[in-house]
Amino acid sequence: MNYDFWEIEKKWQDYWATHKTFRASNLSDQPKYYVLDMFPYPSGAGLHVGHPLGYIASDIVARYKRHLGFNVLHPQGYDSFGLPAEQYAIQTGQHPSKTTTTNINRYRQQLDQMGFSFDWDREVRTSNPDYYRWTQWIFIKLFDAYYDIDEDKALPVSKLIERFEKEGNFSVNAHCGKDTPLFDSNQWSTFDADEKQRILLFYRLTYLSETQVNWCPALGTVLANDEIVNGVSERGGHPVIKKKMRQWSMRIGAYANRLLKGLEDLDWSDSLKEIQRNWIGKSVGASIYFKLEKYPEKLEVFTTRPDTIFGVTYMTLAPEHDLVKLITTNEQQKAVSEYIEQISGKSDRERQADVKSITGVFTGAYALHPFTGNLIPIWIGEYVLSSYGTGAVMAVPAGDQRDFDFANHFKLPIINIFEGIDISEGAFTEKGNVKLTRSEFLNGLDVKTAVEKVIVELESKSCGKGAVNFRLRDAIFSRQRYWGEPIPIYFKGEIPVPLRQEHLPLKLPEVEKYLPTEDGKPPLGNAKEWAWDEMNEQVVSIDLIDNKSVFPLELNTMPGWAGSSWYFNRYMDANNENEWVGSSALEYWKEVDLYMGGSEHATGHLLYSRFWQKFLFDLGYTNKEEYAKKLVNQGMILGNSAFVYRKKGTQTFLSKGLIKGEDVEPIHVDVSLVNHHDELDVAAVKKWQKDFDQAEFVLEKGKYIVGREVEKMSKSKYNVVNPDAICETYGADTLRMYEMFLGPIEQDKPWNTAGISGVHNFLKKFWRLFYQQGQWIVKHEDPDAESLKILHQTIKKITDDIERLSFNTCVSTFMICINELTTLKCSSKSILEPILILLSPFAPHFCEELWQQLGNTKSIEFEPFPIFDPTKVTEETKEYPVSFNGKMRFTLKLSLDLGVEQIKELVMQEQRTLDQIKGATPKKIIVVPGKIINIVI
RNA sequence: GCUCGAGUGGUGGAAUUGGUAGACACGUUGGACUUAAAAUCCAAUGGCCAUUGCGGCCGUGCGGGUUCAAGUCCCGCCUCGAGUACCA
Repeated sequence: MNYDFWEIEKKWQDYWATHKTFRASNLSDQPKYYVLDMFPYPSGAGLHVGHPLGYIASDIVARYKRHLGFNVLHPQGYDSFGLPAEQYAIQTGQHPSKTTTTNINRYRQQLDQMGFSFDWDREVRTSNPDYYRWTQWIFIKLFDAYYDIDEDKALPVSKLIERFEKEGNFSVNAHCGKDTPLFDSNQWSTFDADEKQRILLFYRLTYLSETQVNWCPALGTVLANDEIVNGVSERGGHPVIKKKMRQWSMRIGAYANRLLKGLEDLDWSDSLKEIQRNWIGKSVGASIYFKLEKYPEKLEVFTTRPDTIFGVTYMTLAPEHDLVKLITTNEQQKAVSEYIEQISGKSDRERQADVKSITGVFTGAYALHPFTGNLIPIWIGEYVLSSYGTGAVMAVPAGDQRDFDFANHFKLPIINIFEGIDISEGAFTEKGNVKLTRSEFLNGLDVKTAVEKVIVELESKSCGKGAVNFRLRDAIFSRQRYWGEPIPIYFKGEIPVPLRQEHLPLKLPEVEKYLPTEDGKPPLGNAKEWAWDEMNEQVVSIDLIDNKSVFPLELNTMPGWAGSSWYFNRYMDANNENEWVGSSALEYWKEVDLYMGGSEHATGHLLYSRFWQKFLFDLGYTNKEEYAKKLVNQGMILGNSAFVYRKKGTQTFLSKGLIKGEDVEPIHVDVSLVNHHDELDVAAVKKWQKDFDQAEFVLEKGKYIVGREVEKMSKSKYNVVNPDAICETYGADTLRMYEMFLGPIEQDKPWNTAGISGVHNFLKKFWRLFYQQGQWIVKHEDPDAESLKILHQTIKKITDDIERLSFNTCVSTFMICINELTTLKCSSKSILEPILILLSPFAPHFCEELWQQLGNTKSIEFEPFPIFDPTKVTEETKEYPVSFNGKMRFTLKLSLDLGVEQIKELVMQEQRTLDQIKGATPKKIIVVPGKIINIVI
């Protein structure tokens, strides 16, 4: 019986499925281990070889931990709400749920064929009402909460109301909208119910407000900041413009500080933590309130350099700043409105494209300097962003390059406040080793001292205070889409009212069309049954809306990240119908021990999910403030695209070696039409696409050689390699081991099938240790010392390498082990069995089969992992040269398995030791096997 | 621009705390078995010199430094990749 992987893999996949081998119990005395993959969005294209990379790695860890006696939770599911299914629905009229189900089935089939040890009884789908019911429940919890700055946590809104009734909101220190009115307890009691609700909306963690949003006309929806890359939409690459809309937002900004601090204790990669830190973008400085010359309003700015206050020569407002309208003088009215007109016509991309050109206009108004009382002209400038800080800056040309450029461009004055520094060529932006001048009470101080002093002064004059500012913006939560979670809210006039928990899930209604309505409402505006009957507590027809007992439901849906922000908790108790997660399940599983996934989610999913977890923690629904202790980012597997070269304007294609000096354009061809010597199958190309029908291929040395380039795997680049084909040719175990062998798990790497035969040969070679010339040859004989040594070296290396997730070196270790055992013709059962256990996380089907062939009846999965015995790898006593600080002194006969202390002892006993060494204690003894002992003194 | 990471044979990569650089695999070359092929096995494979022998010298992007010892640590460059981008 040869290594028939096809038969074997099918057999064991069936076995695992029918025996539910990988079902995890919530009631167990064993220690728990939770290994999680980022669940996939089931796209129509299916999985390519890049997707399983992380799944294979996490599966190895899951299986390894089972061998160690852990009760392992290793679940999988689908992030099944999303844009592609919806766009397919728009084109074909097919309900997105149908497309989604089809795709999920295909994904499941592909996942199964790779032999993953998932507990499928815990599968979740974010588009399943049993699941999104709890997503909606969390939304309502957020709606019912506010962030109390004094307690530094979220609290129920009922607590806030109590305080308003007692003391109004003067002393309430909470995150809220910037236009929140102030009132005392008496005023609060005079407000009617609607007014109270309007005020509470300023405080809620999920709130409705009129905000500048990123509107993508092509997708017909709003996008969050992390969904925009280089000024265009992440999906589809469509342009994005700014627009004011009334939208649901999530007050993630309230958690900025905790999200930042929480990173410190996480075992995540430094680069990923750095990305999150940058995204949160904490700046420490001061808020300064400038009085206006002619109005009672104050102009608030944020600055990281309050010490440069005496260098302020003008102010700049963002074109969208609220004060612009008020303060612009009649003379400047025309110029200002023309300027704003011109700016608002630009898309984000255009704005980004020309950051170098300096634009701006004078408002005609003046502010007063808080210390000198001098008049400071107020300008509008495009370089000031409305979305950062207060949307206004105090301009210090001497200390900021942009202010400097702006001042020069518009001939505004520049005051040099740095002693002995030449600023004729540019601003001085360094913070160290400089003293201030022309700065009254700050003269002669360095930056740090001046900052402290000026803040004290500002506070004493109540025209400023020390302040911290974050780049992180509140997250827009509304999407004008069909295929997402409905927001469980109905409207009494302007006032949003949440559904109660017992009315959830609020199921997605049926619609005829998935496009926005003709009057520009989101797709849910097409639904006929989409109104809430308050009396009968049910969804009813929109025709019944009377705004007395039947009210319209919210038409927006939730964004893609809603469902993925808490799914890791749901896996702990996936089938619970009464709670989001049962408390005993939470108590047992606690948090994710290892989370595996791509770093592309650094500023999206991985930030939002931490935010929700912290919120749920605040309200006591979970006792873990961070849900993923350790996170590993698997690298991306890139495609190795193939190109043919067409002579411009012809149907002639030149082989790669012939293109020099020719005017050619490279065209992608399907990588499956090229062999691994880069030779193109010309006949196949002609059949592949009509365009190549009449093409003429110019060969070199009788062959057409393609060009190669490493790119992201994508359908449109014809460089996608499908795992199904690999499984068919080499088997899943080979694929698993090969993907691990390609390189370090965290590294990006191009897919290249060339080396796969090495791994496949390894499995065949291992098989031959058991089976040769038509018979099984494993014997129950005592192992020889040499084989035992190899076994124990292997155990040591594999254990260490799995622990540090170095799977590529594991594969090498197995290869060395089997090569050596083959040389020794080792066929001892007591050697081969432990090796099978070591290997089984990598090649599970293969190992199960041989395990069974050795006469075992139970699955190999829960066999205890072999234990390393150092006595089995003992070196013989040999003659070793001994050197001190690199200089050879004498030779010594000893065994290297002696401890360092014992070697020390022997060395010190030596008579030949030189005077300088006598009595000295060696700092370090370096033993290089077979070569030398070096003693550092 | 700023922040972070990386640079090792023809290729992917190994070297865990500063201690035999290039493990393992691919590829290439030669050989065995075979009528032949496939499959399998063996040998060589960083560069230069010597190759009748031992061997010798150089070598981890570049230039310095610390150390008995540097791919690894320090300083200064170069190149590539990622994140971010008028962040006040």
